[in-house]
Amino acid sequence: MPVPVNRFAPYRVLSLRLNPLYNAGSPAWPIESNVKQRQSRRQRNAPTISDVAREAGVSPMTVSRVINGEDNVRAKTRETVDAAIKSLGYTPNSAARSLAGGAQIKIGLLHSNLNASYLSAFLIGALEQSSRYNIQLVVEHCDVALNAEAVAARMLSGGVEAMLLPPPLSDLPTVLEVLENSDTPAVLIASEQPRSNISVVKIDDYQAAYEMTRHIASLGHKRIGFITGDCGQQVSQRRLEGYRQALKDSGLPVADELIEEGIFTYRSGLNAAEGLLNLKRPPSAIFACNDEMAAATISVAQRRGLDVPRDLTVCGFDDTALATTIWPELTTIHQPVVDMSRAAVDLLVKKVRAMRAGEAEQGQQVQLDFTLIRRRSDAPPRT
Amino acid sequence: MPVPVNRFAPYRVLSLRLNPLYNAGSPAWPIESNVKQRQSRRQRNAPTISDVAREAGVSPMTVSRVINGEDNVRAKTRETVDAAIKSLGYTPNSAARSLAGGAQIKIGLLHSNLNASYLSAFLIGALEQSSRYNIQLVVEHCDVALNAEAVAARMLSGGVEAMLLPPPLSDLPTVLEVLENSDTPAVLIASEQPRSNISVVKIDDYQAAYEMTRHIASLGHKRIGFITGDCGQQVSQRRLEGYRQALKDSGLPVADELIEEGIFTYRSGLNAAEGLLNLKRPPSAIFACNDEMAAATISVAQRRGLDVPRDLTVCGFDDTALATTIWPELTTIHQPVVDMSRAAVDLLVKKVRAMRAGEAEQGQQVQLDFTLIRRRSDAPPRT
DNA sequence: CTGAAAGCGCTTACAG
DNA sequence: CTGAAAGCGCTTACAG
Repeated sequence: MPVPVNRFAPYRVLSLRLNPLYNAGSPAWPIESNVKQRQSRRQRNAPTISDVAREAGVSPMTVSRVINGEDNVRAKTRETVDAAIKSLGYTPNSAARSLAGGAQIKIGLLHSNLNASYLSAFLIGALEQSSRYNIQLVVEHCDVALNAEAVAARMLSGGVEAMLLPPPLSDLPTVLEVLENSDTPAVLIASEQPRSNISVVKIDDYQAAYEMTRHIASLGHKRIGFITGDCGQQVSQRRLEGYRQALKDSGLPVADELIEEGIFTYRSGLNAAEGLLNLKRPPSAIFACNDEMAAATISVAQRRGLDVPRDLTVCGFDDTALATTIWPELTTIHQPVVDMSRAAVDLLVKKVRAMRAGEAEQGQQVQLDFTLIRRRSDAPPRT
Repeated sequence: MPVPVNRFAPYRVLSLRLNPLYNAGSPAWPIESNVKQRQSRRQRNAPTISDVAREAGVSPMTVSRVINGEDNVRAKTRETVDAAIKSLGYTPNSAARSLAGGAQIKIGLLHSNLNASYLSAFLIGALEQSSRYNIQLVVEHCDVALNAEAVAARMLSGGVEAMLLPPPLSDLPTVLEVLENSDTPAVLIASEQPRSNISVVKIDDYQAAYEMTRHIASLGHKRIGFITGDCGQQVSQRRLEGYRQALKDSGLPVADELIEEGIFTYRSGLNAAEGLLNLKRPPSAIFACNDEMAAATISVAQRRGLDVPRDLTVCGFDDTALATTIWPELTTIHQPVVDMSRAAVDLLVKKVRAMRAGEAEQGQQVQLDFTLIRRRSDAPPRT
């Protein structure tokens, strides 16, 4: 407890502010009153490495060696120092160690166009791990089309050593190029292809879309519409493949007219759903590549007097807050976003430490489990 | 970048390790080879406060003042420094700050039942200021009914010195009691009544609801429905009063049947809207106390074949992401959530510093400006 | 309103 | 095996 000074009686204040002076070697009485004594800046009265050194009769350097477990210290000396440490209850000041040793890692988190629920979950996970590892997290926002590379570059020149990129930036070539050119370690969320310095954290999007489609088919639906995600993101492609394969494995034909293109926004979901429901033979179920587009689909259906799920089954993907906000609540794929960002920070820490230790380490791919969550928006087709 | 040195081609190494020396004033060629040049200890090539100072043509001290938001810096000087910070991509080294400045402040942010858009905006503002002031932000979630006090108490015993409470926790008496009993400084968002250690950051909810209602009335609406917020939160009461007064000032009668109770959730909005539209003489406009309930109202209207805004005007409150997600986009009151959380952190920092310096400081109330944002969901009534 | 000096507590780079 | 010096990047306490 550093300075809540005022909460204590005056003698506490004295002990806090004057003792350090005495310790620093000034006499117990004033020498010259015209020599202004600068106030001590000592903030806490925790013992320092110098206190330990004095107690043990060695130099601070030797204490430093002991606490860092270096082996070039005589056993006898080490014992004395250990005893002093123990008797004073000394703990090294980590801020000082980072500063002197250059240890603190600075990680940049750059985001753009990410929906709010996903972002807040993502931030929470990243924050948690950062404080755990004493990492400095630098969070910035950018615009995909406008200034993504510029912001990324500025972060790097500002001392960010590693980058965390949630979608859609994780698939933006211009940003990736900036990272690769500068040999900056990074973790891409929901992307593909780990490279030398670039790792990936994801779920199995193919399998998730596959299982959802199989689930819908198992309810008895024969015509299952699909709203894709932004074709610039790799997950969109993989989810589409999962959908296609599931149809095949269910003995259902793959009809192109049942596939509408979306770009992960509510608005795009509105258009796609209109297209699907305007079909001469509209689908009895629609699987949208995220919850926003599924919500839009429900809205379109309801405007047309269709009941969800009685007249139309609608399923989403992500399990963001929206899934349980709307009515009926969405059957969807749960992505463990908090865990994903925690995992991403973990990877980055390992990677940076390895680099600092001069070890090479390939980029990795971490895949977490998804869950199909069944709520109220699916039902067997109306005969 | 401390040690990855060996991973770079030689010229990279040179630029990494030698530049700092040149910057430090050594000549471009060796002077005396027998005068051994001590190697730089510079660990990263991130810009430091001195780099910024040089760029801006001021002393490091002035830069320090700017980044710490102290007010004794000339506006012009501040601008120059800000520009230098931006152009260099400077981020303060948090280890150095803690070491020099004494103890790091630990602020707790406790949230519960907050919609995702609001939360992410709130987190972003809080994070920004925290990193600016080198504060350790501890974020926790709790359940209002279940464990709010317990979680709050645990945070305090874990070393959190000050608390940030967004709604609805900012109005939860049990939590406030925990804070008051422990003399913990806190900032309540969108609440009332600052107390000795408790400050408040808010907008003028009364005035905002007043202006929105006046706006709707000015379009020609005579029967304006109102969906309240959770009656446990003070903002709900204030918004209702604003609505009532605006009706009076517009020469419109206040009819109780036009006021339906909601609790800020989409589901509650669904019910309230049903109630309003089932009225024998339904309103031609509905003003909901947040965007979620307004979105629900639009959904109900559309299901009944009403066009928004042609047949029904619907307005919201908050201007969260949802407002521009749905169609038609919502006319709503913009709350500057990011600024509010920034302001809240500012207050907390000042308060903690004051306490540490032994100064007493009363709780304050900061009121930020709202904006009425007109989009697509309002229109004159259909005669 | 601004800056020069000292110092936070440790480690690196040297020298013995 | 040990220590004296310099420095990490900031802020505090002063002085103007």
